[in-house]
Amino acid sequence: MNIPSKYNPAETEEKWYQYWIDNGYFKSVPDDREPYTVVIPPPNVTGVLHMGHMLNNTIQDILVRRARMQGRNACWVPGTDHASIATEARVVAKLKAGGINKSDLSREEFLEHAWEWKEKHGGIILEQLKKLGASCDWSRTAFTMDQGYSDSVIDVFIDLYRKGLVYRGVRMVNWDPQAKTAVSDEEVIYKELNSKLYYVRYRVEGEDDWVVIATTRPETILGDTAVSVNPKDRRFNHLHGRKVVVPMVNRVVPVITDDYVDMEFGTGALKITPAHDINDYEIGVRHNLEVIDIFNEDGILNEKAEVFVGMDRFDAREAAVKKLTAEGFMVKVEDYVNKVGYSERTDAAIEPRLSMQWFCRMGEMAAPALDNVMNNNIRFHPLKFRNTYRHWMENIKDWCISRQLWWGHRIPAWYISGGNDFVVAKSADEALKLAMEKTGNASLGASELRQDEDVLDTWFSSWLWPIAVFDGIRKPDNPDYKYYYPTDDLVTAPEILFFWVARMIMAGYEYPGEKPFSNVYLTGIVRDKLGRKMSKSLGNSPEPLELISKYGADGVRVGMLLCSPAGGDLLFDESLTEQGRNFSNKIWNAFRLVKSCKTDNAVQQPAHSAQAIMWFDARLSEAVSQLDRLYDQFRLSEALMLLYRLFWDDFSSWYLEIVKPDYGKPLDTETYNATTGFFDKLLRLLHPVMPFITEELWQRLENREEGESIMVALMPEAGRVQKKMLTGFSNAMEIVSSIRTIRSEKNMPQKEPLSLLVKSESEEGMPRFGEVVVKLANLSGISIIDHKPANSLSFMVRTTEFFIPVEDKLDVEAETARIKKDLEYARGFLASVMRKLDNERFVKKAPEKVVQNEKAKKADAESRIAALEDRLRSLGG
RNA sequence: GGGCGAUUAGCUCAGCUGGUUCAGAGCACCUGCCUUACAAGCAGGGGGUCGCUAGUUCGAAUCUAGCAUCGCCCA
Repeated sequence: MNIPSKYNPAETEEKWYQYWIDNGYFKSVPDDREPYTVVIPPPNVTGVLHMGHMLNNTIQDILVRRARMQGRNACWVPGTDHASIATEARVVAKLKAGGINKSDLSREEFLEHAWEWKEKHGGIILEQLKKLGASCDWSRTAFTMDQGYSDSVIDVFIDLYRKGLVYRGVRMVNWDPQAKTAVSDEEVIYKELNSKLYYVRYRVEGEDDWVVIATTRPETILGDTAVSVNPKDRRFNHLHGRKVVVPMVNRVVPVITDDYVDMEFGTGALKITPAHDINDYEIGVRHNLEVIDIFNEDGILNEKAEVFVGMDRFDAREAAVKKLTAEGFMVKVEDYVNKVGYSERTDAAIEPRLSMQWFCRMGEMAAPALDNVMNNNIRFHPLKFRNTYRHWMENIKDWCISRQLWWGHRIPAWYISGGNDFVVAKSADEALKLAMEKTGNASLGASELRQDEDVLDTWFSSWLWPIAVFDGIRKPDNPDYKYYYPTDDLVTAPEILFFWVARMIMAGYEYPGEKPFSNVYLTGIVRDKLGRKMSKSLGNSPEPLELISKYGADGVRVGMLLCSPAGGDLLFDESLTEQGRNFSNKIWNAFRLVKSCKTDNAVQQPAHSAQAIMWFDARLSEAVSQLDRLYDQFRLSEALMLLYRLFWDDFSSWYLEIVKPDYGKPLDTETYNATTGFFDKLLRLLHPVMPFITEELWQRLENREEGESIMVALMPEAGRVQKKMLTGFSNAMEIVSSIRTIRSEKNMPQKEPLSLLVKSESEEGMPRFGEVVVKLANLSGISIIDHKPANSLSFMVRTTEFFIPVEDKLDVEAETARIKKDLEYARGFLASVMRKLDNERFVKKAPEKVVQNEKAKKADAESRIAALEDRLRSLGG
């Protein structure tokens, strides 16, 4: 058989992916097997694959493929979310490039463009995932704006509204006065600014006394409705309960006390403008203060400001400084560096502004969501995120669910003209009926109802993901939902622990009344090797598809996993995927060796091969049980490392080197069969991590029937762990290594056979796996002796002495030096043991087992020392 | 400012409830090899006072406290 010496992933990957699809192996329908369900964290429909997706989906695919091979009915549901803000921004930008402003379009026209865009560009990312080997059930691909899904979202909104868990309220938002819209926190860019801190004095009402406050925004003084001090601040005790007069407008406002006030900042007295600062707003709510909004939506002062009406906010600031100075209120001005938010889109300074929004009440829903994480009904991996989660859940605030956008689920509320009254309903018809009932006006016309212009936060749809992809909101009795829900594992990034994970848990307990998943595996953030987050703007992120074509999907999967401890950030470097590719190549070449062997029934199995088979069988059993434990704990990169070493070190460097026949010689059938059997098992163990190469080689290993696949083969199960066999072999390994070291140090070529002598009282001293040692160390034989031979090099494994006669070529000086070094170490070791044993309190207080152990160590060390000293004497040293 | 977490080899990380020669792995590094499976490889080797300081203990990388540095979340 002629197999190239380099593995070429490009030739195999597409072929096998298509084969898996054609055979329907990714598809899942309910049956009587135990289900294993994963829902993908839906990427933005606008998204393209980045390194974070690669990591996240590699991990999911590993879990899904492993579960499938364990005989479970594995179902991995893919899909995307509609990403309100990001998608709308894309569409707006695209339209603008074509000379169309969003404001020129009706809502319906705009949405037509948006859908068109979605059909054309959406879901690219899912196609890219196929290149990675993702074994999703593509027939279940979901989108948060699918008809059924949208209905579920609206049903949930209505249901929560009727339960009193959704309400309208006023809240401070990031307002862009240029674009005249609210923007999300993510769209605000904070810049450090050299500005001024103005110290302004307010007269205490009815006294000849003043209180000085410090502010960076003197124009907002016009909206002040209190001055606050810290209750612990004794400097202001005399002001408690008094009132002060706001400069310029002569408004009389109370002095209040609030812990929020920082005694160190400015003068320790803080002016409170509830309409124009988020913290002031919260203080205002606590103290029931009046709210005076002095700005219009474009940042121009309105009549509530009383002065500077019609002036822009920045002009008003200058005017206010002048007026305050002229009227003697300005005490001093200091230079000051602060951070100011700017709109990502217009670069206008963000104005905190109060506006009416929809909210979802969190308190009731948070309780079970917290409890079921704390009691491990839902497990976080790594566990440390439970603390973060608890902290957030215990301080949770109501969730603002409305967005001033068009792309998304439009809020199903209808306002009745001529008032603030509204109804919440599934359709316009139903809304009209409800409105008639509510108003008692039977002649109300449809034109008198106006639907809310806003859409729901994207998270308000994706929090239903594990339920709604199985249509569990609308049809809780449908067989899919009953079979697949709750799902098993969720793999996602810690950044969205609150946005998404916590809310899915809440939705789970609110709707089915059951957890949405049992395990949450939180991946790290992919950074470059300098620790910077990978981003397009930095240009430090490799293009995932290029990586795949360069190193193979398997190589990239291995590379991602190699650097990904659970929950820790991972510092990605291309050398890791290179390591992954090299591993693929190692597997490939091991396969070449096995398949290129000729077999011959007439050849008898050599003893060393029989021994190697016994050992590797034992080693495989041990490894499988170690792997099971690592996977159970979601320690995936450790599981991979175990597989890596199992294949590379144990199988290739030891096992294959033992059974490999001399060049041109055939292999006995028994060994060949055992070896291909091991290879088969190794491939199956590797398959979840490296799906493509394992399929390719598994298909080549035996003649397979059409439609057979490793991805539906069963995972090897752990057998009994044979401890004695394993330690016996590791002693043999140590003997071989020692001989190799000696050869290397003494320049003794591997081709030249050596003889090995073992000092022992009886034949019992013959090492186990002696035939293995003979083969690997190229020995002429091993014999037992009861004395120390002359002219020999020596080494020890545990307490046994080994000798290699070298006739007259012994370098006594070097040998003496080597033994002295060993001796020094052994004496040091004995000393440390003796420190314990000589300590009366140790012997008295330590557990018996520990003391016995130290005594055994002492005996070992003493016999080693004796042997070494003896040897030294015989060398005349 | 409040909370959470980290600090172990040049780099990335293991080290579970203190106790086997417990100081480990992979990569990187050094030396020698183009030995017909693989130079994307083989064999061998060097390398760490476990952030610092105190404490608990017969015994601390592991437990406690303080300090230093870094990261994340919230404000």
